[in-house]
Amino acid sequence: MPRSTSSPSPKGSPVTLAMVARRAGVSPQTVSNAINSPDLLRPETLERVRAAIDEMGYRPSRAAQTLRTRSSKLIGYGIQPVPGGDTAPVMDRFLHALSQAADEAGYRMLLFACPPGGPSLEGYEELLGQHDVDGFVLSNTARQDPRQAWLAKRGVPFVGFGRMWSGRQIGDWVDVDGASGTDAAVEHLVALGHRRIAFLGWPRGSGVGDDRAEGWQRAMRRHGLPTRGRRAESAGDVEAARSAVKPLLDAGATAVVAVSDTLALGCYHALRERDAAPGRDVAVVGFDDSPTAGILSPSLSTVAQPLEAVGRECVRLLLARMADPAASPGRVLLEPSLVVRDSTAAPGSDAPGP
Amino acid sequence: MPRSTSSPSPKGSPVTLAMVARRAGVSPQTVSNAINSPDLLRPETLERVRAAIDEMGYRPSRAAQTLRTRSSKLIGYGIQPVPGGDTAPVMDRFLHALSQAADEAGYRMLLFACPPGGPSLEGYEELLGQHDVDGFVLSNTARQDPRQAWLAKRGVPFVGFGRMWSGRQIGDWVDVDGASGTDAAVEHLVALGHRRIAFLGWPRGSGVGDDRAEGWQRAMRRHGLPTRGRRAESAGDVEAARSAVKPLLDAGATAVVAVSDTLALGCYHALRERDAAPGRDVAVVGFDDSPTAGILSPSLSTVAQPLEAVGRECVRLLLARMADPAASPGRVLLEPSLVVRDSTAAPGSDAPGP
DNA sequence: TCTCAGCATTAGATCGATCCAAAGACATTA
DNA sequence: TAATGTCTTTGGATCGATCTAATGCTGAGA
Repeated sequence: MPRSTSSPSPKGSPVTLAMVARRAGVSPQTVSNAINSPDLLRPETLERVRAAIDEMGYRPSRAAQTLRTRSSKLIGYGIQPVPGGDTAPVMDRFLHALSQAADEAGYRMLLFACPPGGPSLEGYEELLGQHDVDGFVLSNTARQDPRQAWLAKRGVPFVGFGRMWSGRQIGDWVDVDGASGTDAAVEHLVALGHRRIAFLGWPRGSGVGDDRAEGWQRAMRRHGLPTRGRRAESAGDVEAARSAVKPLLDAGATAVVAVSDTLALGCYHALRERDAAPGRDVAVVGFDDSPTAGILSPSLSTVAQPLEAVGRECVRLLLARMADPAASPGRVLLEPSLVVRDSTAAPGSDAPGP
Repeated sequence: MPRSTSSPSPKGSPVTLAMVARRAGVSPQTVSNAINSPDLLRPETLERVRAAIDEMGYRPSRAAQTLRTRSSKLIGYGIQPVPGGDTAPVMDRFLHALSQAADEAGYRMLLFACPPGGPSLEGYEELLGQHDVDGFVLSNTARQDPRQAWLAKRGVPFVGFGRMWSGRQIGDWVDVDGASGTDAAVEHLVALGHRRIAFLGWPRGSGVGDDRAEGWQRAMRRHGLPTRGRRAESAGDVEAARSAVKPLLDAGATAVVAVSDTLALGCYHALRERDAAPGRDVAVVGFDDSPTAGILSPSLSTVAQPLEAVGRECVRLLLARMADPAASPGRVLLEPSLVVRDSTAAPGSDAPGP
């Protein structure tokens, strides 16, 4: 007879380990062993217990396990209030990836709402004390982020999505190599024949922004292309980007690499203002592959972060850290990928044209 | 002396109720009462216990409480894999709102990853059995959604974000009055002088889409405006929308109300194709207030869902249901709000112009 | 003086699983 | 035969809180 997967009683699942034990004619401890150390049981006993387990639809109570083992199999995640449209338009994808990776490892994500304003410690202490959370995933890590040091000090496992940008590195992290992304963007543009490639970035001082600028710069240098006068800075909103990019266009840039899709969109506006079209007259590359990028017209080439992989790696590093608190720090830098769309369709002005 | 908020021992918080009791010179039960039924204690005892509690930084262990009270104070939420950019570009806002509302009520959100493809039951049973989740919030409810009936059958409290669109209503829900949103959009356009107002919707059969279409239709009728030949249908992607809207424009529509921002963007493309500009030549209204809407040029007028309020109401209804499983169903329909931007800036063609 | 409310507090069992140590079964060896 | 060892299985305590029921205490009324 195939193993029955009969559903548990309609009214919740008050099936306890003891009940399974009675049914299988063994002691509770044996049932526990059947689940946690099957190799301790004689094969026939194991089979009998397993049969009882799924005939009764037994599921161990996490609360009881947590109480006894002091491990909740929960991973805390502080969800930030949605910022002004700029950073993290893709956090739900990341969250899904995290959840999935955690589920597959037998863990679950426990959410709590972070207060607005920069990253703070609020909430973390409570989750630790009340829920015995096994670890945390941090996102939107920032300069002067107090969380890593605070968690490290009390020996709580955590992984940051984002490396430390100031001071020494603390703890484990997973990050996306922004420099590599903009570097690839420049490569792509150079291959299309562009030489006057500008960079539209955030004001210096943000780790992420500086990293992405760096990639542009090194690729330019590698190709012997000048960067002077080809870089502008702008705050995170479209309007600021639009005016910030003008000098670059005036200086004859044939391509713009932007530090974010939002800023790339600012380029779109600036171009349209002077009756030029992205992709046809000036190539534009964004960063993040936000939902907007794919539906713009012309669609925006952009650097996509491998969020699913980031989620998986976060969970992997976190589990490793829990297994061995003294292990050397795990740091994973993932490669983003360039998504080529219409905004970089046309060849650069120096390219041989028909 | 002000109540001390000294931090707990740096190494986690192994402070138990019994330790607090010893320190305060009372029995464990009295400490428990101090927290859960303070009115049972003599004021001076209460004060003494409270002092001990926060001197020691005591936090009750959720695991132990869950085990004893069979209530985990957890709310389950199945997070869907990010769909093709169309539905739910705003789910992270909703999640934050949920988390915040839950936190304030002493609950937390427990995430699990839903498998791709329509809503299924996978995951719900496991959370129930293992974690004793107190209830669920469902989102992306769909026609033929099996979850409501399944949960209702086993007496599990839940709230849907989205009413039932087929069959009879089951359980509690919170929803946004889509019809009211499109109705308001039409009102706004009529006030600007528009009379040939078209609707670009999804294929009939989706509850949400039909609801939004209904609002347009009733507002048109109220103003004695014809709707024949002013309605087109399109799948959820921009390309499909672009071609679907053409006949409407050919028929002389001066304004288009779209069922989503994505479809509205399709209008943008179609207009640009014929050298017309949204807002100047043809007014366009979207739905959802996605991040894209605000950064387009011209910025897109759109109907915004009150996601924070939806989150709050979801939690409120859920708590009410837990408190009284037999209470009559709670159903809350919230009003969306029209966000007027540049795409509806110019007066309609029939308006008296300068 | 004794009983009997009424109040504040306490004792002990309990939720469901896992830890530890010890007991039983069985074959092997002195 | 008794002692030794291996391999399974079991008993009882335990995690930290809350439940029920019972206790000690006080003062009012008989």
